[in-house]
Amino acid sequence: MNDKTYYLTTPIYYVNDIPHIGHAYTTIAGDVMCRYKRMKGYDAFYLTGTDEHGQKIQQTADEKGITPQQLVDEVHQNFRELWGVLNISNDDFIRTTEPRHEIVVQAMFKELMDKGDIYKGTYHGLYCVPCETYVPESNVGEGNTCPDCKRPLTPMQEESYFFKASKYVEALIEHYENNLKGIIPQSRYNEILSFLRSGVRDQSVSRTTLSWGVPIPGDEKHVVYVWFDALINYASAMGYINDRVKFEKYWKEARHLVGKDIIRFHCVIWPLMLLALGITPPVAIIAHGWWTVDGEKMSKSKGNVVDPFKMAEVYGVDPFRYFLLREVPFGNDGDFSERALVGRINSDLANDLGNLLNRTLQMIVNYFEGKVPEVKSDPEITILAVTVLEKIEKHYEEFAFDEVLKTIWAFLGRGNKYIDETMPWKLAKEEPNSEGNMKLAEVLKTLYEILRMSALLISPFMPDTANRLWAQLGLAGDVSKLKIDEQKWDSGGSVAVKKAEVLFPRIDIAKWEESRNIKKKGD
RNA sequence: CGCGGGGUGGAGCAGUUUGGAAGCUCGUCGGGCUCAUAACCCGAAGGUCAUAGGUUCAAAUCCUAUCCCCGCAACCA
Repeated sequence: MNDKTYYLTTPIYYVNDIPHIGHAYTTIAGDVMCRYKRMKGYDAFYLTGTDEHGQKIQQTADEKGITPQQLVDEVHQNFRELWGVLNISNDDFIRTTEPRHEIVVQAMFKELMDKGDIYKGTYHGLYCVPCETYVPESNVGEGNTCPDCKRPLTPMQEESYFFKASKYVEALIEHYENNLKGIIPQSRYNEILSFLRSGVRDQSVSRTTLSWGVPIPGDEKHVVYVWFDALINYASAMGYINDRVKFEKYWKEARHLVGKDIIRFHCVIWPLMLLALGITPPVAIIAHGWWTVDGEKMSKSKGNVVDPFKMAEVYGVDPFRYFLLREVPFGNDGDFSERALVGRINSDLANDLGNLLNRTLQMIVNYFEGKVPEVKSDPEITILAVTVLEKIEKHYEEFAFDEVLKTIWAFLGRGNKYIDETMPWKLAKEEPNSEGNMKLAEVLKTLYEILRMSALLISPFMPDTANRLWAQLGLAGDVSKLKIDEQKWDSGGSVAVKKAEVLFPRIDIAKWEESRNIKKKGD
């Protein structure tokens, strides 16, 4: 049995939107982490899904003249398809409209009502009638107007259920004080703690203005507020009600990956709900940054929303996955541009990695008739390999994906430099069985091992590329199924390789620019 | 006085906590090499570290003031 468990979630995505680069980013990041954990011997469970209730869904369905259920049944497929295309290894996909989810929402709601932690009250607020939404105080425009449509706001009140968030704030502060890595990165931790110390209001958790939601047990004119509903997916998907064994197994290792915009829900509201229910809050909430596109904020009106389907199609799934995690430190905002993506493909993937494979295999073919020499590698590089593995593990713990990749690429860089230092083509001209000739075998074995280890290390980021690399190294099987720690350095018997096939073709920048200009004119 | 991030060679960034020879990646230029996808390796040029003042033997780093950019302010990865 495996006692090393790991549980990671993405946010569940609101289906009333087409998938864009942001959704892809979060989901790829989580996928990489879980793939790595599995290769480190963990039983890692990766969850994603869709958030399907709420007013916007109801509106959109009304506009289209279909039921909300018909709408979400259709549009949630966009996300399922994307995760297929992007090679996401999620273990489950939860939808908030599924019965297995709704029963947990209702059970939790009822439990909190019975405890008195949810009570009935009145919600007061400024309402914009045309926009059909309450406007938060801090957002009200001049002269009590709506910040969006600029029309006057109407004071309104309605019956609502409230969650006694305030009651558990002290307990949550204490929880975070005892869990300094409970929110990553540190800056977000500080932000949330200062927010908590300033106090949290009781939260309105029901609505009577719409019907598309989970009905409140015993008071069915109310439906559960969409956030309260959505957050519960992390527990409902793990069988909180109907599979306690599974829930107990994974929940103690729960971690949530989120965008910086939704940290309050995940770092404050959700843990408060859990504390009220007597459940331990997640081990960590990890917040990442936002993407801009060519330096501008991504928005539908600007028409610069990046379509991940298209990026994967044009540039390949693996380069796209690589780029997103390499380009920007996790937690920071980053800028997406196709130019930068092309730059990474050429310099990192084609030159550093692809070309190292080419040079190495060609020399093994030339000097050893394609048979990988069965000797020990250069001790200096062997030692380096150990430190590389250690560094990578540390970076993963901090979700520093860019550092993981930098570490792997520094290792590849060492390989390229090693060739120039040792000059195998000169060694090859020396007498058979001379010292230089012996060294040649060691050099090529060393390069081969660098590539073999790199295949393992890049597999979480580029599963398909890792397999192609592996196959070219004359090895069989799916790299992602292997355990990093079982693949010993210098292990392996006689292996035969052939002349390399190009792993990543270089993109000719001049031609690339030309084709873009043509495309622009055509638009 | 709402909160926060940031302004460092052509581009993108690190370094600022704990002052002490200005660093990385890409690009440019020169050289080397020839195993390789004109790739790889070495070297060079290029910065008054936003501005002004201050503290100090010494400031990108500390203090004060100013200018500029970008977010957030409980819908949104």
